[in-house]
Amino acid sequence: MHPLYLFNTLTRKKEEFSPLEPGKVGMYTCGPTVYQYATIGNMRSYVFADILRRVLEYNGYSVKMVMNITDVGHLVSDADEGEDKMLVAVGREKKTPWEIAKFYTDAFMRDTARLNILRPSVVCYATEHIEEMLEMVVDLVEKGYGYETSDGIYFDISKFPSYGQLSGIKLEEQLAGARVEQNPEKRHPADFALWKKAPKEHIMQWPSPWGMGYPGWHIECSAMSRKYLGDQFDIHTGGVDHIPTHHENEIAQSQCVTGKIPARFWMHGEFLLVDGGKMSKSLGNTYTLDDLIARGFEPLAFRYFCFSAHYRSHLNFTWSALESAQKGLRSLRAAVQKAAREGEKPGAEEKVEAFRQAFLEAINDDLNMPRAVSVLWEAAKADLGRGLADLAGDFERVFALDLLTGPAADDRPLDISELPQEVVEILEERKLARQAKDWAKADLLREKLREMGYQVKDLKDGYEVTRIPR
RNA sequence: GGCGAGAUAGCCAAGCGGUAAGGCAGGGGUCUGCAAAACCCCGAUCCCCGGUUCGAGUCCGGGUCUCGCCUCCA
Repeated sequence: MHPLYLFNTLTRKKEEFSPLEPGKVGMYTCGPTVYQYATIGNMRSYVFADILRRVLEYNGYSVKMVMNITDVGHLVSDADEGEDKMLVAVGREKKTPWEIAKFYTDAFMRDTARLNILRPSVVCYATEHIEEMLEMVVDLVEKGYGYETSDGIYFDISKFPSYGQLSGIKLEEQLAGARVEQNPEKRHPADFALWKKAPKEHIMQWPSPWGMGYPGWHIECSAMSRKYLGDQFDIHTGGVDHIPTHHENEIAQSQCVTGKIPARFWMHGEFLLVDGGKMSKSLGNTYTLDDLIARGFEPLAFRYFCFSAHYRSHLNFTWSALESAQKGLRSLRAAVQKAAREGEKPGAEEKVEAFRQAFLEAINDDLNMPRAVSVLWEAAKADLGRGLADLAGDFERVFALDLLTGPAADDRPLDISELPQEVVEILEERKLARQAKDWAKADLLREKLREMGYQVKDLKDGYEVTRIPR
């Protein structure tokens, strides 16, 4: 057996994982804010969370995975100059915030499904948990951690001395280059809103002890993780950008209510870069899964691409890198699917077991997917016969790349009946040309077929045709 | 200004003290009328300078460069 090691942001080192309750794992994943299409950068993050969940399950744990959908919040911008994304969406699409949220939630679910990301055990919506959030806010205020200003209820950071434990940031040092504080009523610049009072025109608002309003941006995760996973659970995941503010605030709120840091392990996925630089919604250099599909790539090629770097490393997205992933995935499938048609290979069992161990060691070493993938590649070249297909089937519980069923490099030859009449005619014409040794004409016709999307392979007598991938 | 990550073959990248995984691209070969596909073979001493060690991409110190976060963002 290989124990499972996971990197914990809280302690900054790899720790051997063991759950609070034997055999069971509770994990919470910070989900999307649904006001526009998710980017492939977002998707990398959810692929990471999915891998974590699958590796836990591969290790025999029963996993309860909870993910939030932020369908409220930040409707009115905090910064005077910042634009209000949800309002922009409302204006742009002539829909209500609820319709916008529904639309992009559906889009998100579709994208994750296309990436073979398993649906979390619980998907919870912020708007359906306003009560739970208010309970926490009230509790915090009663305990003296919150205070009221003219525009909302704020968390008093000075009452929580351990603030910053996750990111290692000292508040005093943060102030120098930080954004100019806009709200003079706050006692400390880093104090954050628990609840905001809503102006009349604000679309989404709910009653509270302080009048109509809406929740702050961090309270939903504290409230919902507590509701579904309890005061303390095993793992909390998110993107690295969540470390300094969102997760610090979440810990502060939760710990002040329950006395416990909500999760024991905090895990964060690094950013996806584009052409060596930052991808961000505000820079506009983002791609969606649909953009990749429009260029002819499979969604799963992106999933495979995500495996090329460790989750705590930057991964640089370029079209040629994706191209390389697409090709690699297809030929890996070709090897696996070919093996599935073969018989048992005497003596392969031992090797198969060794590869299985190497795989387990890789994934249990803080989810080292690049290494896990290379294990399968080595297995693919080890002459295992059917054993390779069995092995791949086992690894698929984590990879989920449709290795046994997805389109492969050596796609099966097409039958005449599957081809358009025009193509058949050209094929026959070319066959005659070849018999007549009219190579120039044969080559010309082959090129013509290629342009139509078909690859001809000449056999001793006759030919086979395959569809050119993409 | 503060915090952090990283620099490994053309590209994407593993490696965590014992003489550099894997993929893509490229080159050579078998096969083919030529191709395609498949299969076989081929490539780096690891940003620079010191140090520790029998031995260092791998640890320590100092540089140089790149990137991220500190502001909604995975």
